[in-house]
Amino acid sequence: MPPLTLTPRALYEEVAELLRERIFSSQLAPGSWIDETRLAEEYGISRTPLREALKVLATEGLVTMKMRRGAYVTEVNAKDQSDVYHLLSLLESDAAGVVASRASARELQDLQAIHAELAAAVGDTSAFFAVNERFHMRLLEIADNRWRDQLCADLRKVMKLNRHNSLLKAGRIQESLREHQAIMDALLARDAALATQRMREHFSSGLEAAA
Amino acid sequence: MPPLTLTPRALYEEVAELLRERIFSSQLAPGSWIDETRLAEEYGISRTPLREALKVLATEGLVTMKMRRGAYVTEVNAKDQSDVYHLLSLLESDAAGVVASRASARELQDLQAIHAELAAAVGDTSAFFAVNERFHMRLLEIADNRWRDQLCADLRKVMKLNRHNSLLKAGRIQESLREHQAIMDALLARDAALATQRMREHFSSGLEAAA
DNA sequence: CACCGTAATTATGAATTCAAAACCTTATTT
DNA sequence: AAATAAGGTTTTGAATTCATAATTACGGTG
Repeated sequence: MPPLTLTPRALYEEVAELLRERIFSSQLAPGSWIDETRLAEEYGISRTPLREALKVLATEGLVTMKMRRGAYVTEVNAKDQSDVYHLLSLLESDAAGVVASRASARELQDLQAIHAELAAAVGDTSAFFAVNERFHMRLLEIADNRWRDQLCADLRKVMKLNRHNSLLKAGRIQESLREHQAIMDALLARDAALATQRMREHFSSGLEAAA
Repeated sequence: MPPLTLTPRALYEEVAELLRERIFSSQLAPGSWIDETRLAEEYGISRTPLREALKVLATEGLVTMKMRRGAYVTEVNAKDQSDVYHLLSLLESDAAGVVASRASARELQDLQAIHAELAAAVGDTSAFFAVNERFHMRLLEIADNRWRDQLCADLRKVMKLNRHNSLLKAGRIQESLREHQAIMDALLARDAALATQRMREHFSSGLEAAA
């Protein structure tokens, strides 16, 4: 029997993911200094792969490298937050339009299935959050532009830097579901402009809720 | 003469920039393997900062890391090309709308000055290219969303992977200038929707020219 | 001659080592 | 007492070293 470490990812990727989780959970708070030595020791690795991971996160915008003084968790102010949100809105709204025009019937069914799950999860906030995320991800996937997927993924990561500015407010679940329904309707009607418009409104009301 | 490098940037950043240039100039061709040892030796540095630079480029999408087999220059096919172009168009068109609504008079003057330079450079293809790039960059800058700036910069880098799919075709200089004029008019008229629309058309005709 | 298995070589990934910059503490001077 | 200079410590950035995976070269075997 071979060892079952089939190294699915490179170590530096693995570490980058661990760091992201720490950042999102505020275990590494915005503005705080990242102690390479301590973390490397904690993870039982050397500084080399850890530093590589930090450079990746820096490129993603999650950490900021200061010359000769190490890595700091990026602080995003209110403007950053809304700037990033604006871009997410722009990219995902466009994706919705693309899906409305070009998705296969099978793919729309898929989305509808996720939407049904979403409706069923209205009672369970954390489940609703998760399914909501899946819906947006699947929509992007169907829009079939891997570069946009990457951009949106990175932007969502940055959004997560502020715990309290989640993309979906707890109090908006009913409203959010209605908006999703409106988006689904536009998609099924193959109305690209309307789908784009409604996705934009969906984001827009999310922002108002956060303000 | 002593090396007057007062380390304005980190070494890995410097190296990343050198590698980008090599990739854009096809000295490192798409699909080709990147020989770490050879390059490190050539640059007179160790593999450590070079590998950090490679990870950054991988995050930008310029190179692809294959597990246990090193870094390869990313190959972008026709779909990738048009996908990236679509996103650039989306982001920059939106930026044009933002500039139309929110730029100061001073900033619009600035753009107009660059536009005048552009008109003056019609005879000199490479100058036209350079000024054109400056116009787009300045527009993004004025739109004042650093996250979009970063996204667009990265996307433009990917566009550059295919030498022969430049954002601006040599044969389109006159047409491109007219389109820029139309954009400037919309900006000066403070008509956001029109500016967005015209920037989108500008990109759209660029794509047709590339096809 | 083709094919397979094994040894040698090479390249990657990661740990370790090293130099120099930044920092912190302390002591000295005004 | 405050400011500052000196010295020691910590930490970063980068080179070097090391282990192991992958590739190549080679040689035996059918």
